[in-house]
Amino acid sequence: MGQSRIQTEKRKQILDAALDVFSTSGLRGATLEQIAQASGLSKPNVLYYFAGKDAIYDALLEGLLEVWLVPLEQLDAAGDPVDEILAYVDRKLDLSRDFPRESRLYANEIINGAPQILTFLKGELRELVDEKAAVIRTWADEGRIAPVDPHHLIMSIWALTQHYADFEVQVRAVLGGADPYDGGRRHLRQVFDRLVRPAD
Amino acid sequence: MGQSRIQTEKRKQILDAALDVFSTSGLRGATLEQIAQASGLSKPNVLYYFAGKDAIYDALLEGLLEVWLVPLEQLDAAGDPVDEILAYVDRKLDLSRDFPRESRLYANEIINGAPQILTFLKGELRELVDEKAAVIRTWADEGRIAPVDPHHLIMSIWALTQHYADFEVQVRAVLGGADPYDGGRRHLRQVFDRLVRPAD
DNA sequence: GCAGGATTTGACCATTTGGTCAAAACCACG
DNA sequence: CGTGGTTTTGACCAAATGGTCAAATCCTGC
Repeated sequence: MGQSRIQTEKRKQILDAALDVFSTSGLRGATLEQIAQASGLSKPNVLYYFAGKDAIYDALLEGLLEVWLVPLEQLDAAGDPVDEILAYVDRKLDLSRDFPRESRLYANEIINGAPQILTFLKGELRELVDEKAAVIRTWADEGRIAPVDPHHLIMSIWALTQHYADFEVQVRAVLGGADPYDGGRRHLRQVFDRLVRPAD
Repeated sequence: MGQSRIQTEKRKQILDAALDVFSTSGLRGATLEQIAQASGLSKPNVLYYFAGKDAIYDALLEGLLEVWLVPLEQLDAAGDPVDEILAYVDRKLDLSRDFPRESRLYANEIINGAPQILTFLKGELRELVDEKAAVIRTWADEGRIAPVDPHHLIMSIWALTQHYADFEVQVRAVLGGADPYDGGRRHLRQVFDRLVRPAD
């Protein structure tokens, strides 16, 4: 199973190029030729490293899903509720800022009906969300955060943070020159602070 | 310019079918054959009504953009600030619920870099947003709503409401059986009420 | 009912696309 | 070196795709 240095190198090269292409064109809209060109390899050479277009796409998705759940997993039931939620928002926004292509790849997949990852959504994702939603519900029941629907809260965080990556071109068009993530972070902290901080 | 009844009928038929296909596959991912089949017409017959695949796509986008700005346009500087904002959220969520395919078509276009509507984004859209942002800023300055960044507020409303349409398959996977729009509406009202209602 | 325009279709075409394959080039190692 | 496996490539292929076109069918107004 030992991969030669050149193999790991070229594989990474291809995946990076494919991420560019898939994230803006989707699975069906992307062409092998585009990927080959973007990675600086010939088409047959790309196919020497991957079984086909779908295999590249699958490899990207698989790598992505591994990272995707991490920020939510880190939500700590033992921490301070408001801090934990705001820190989760921050982590998720970091992900949007640092990996916008991955976010758009994921968005594309979901919008197109999630053909490749439906089992992930109904399995791993849902289980993790249910688990963390229970934590949040407990916080709310104990009065440590304001009452809120935990599932919709989590989805709100997804929607708002991922928006800055997925709709980046629109965000920039609307904001003019201002840095989206700068103002965005301030705004999102405000949104969720006001939403969950208990009134007392 | 008078269109025969059969022409308007078939055109609508094609556009409806194309909306299905484009909204889940994007421009490049969709095929004329799919559109033809979905509309119950033959491929050449589809091309009798539209100049080509791109023309169908453009027609859809054009019709969409006409509707897209309406909810924000209705935001009334003379109304009660909190009510106006919450009513805007409601209208936008209605749009997601009633026209999810249109929302996904738009999302697809934006994610893919908005090649067809970049001028719309930087023109009409931005102007309208700036105009309404000014209204909101005034409300905030007068203390009639809590201080908030108006541009990011408006984008938040987009992100959260459109999420229920664009990511519908994920929303349903995470929520299990519960109706997304039912709980979603309650949640979004809460989010924006707490965000903008002045403390006083 | 029928002439003439509107509509529909089957056959066809050029290009693009995912993929194959055998040969060539390359590279590590004895 | 040189040899055996690895990597790369040009030529090629079958299927899919966007689109054309002339002929056939349909529909409407007289």
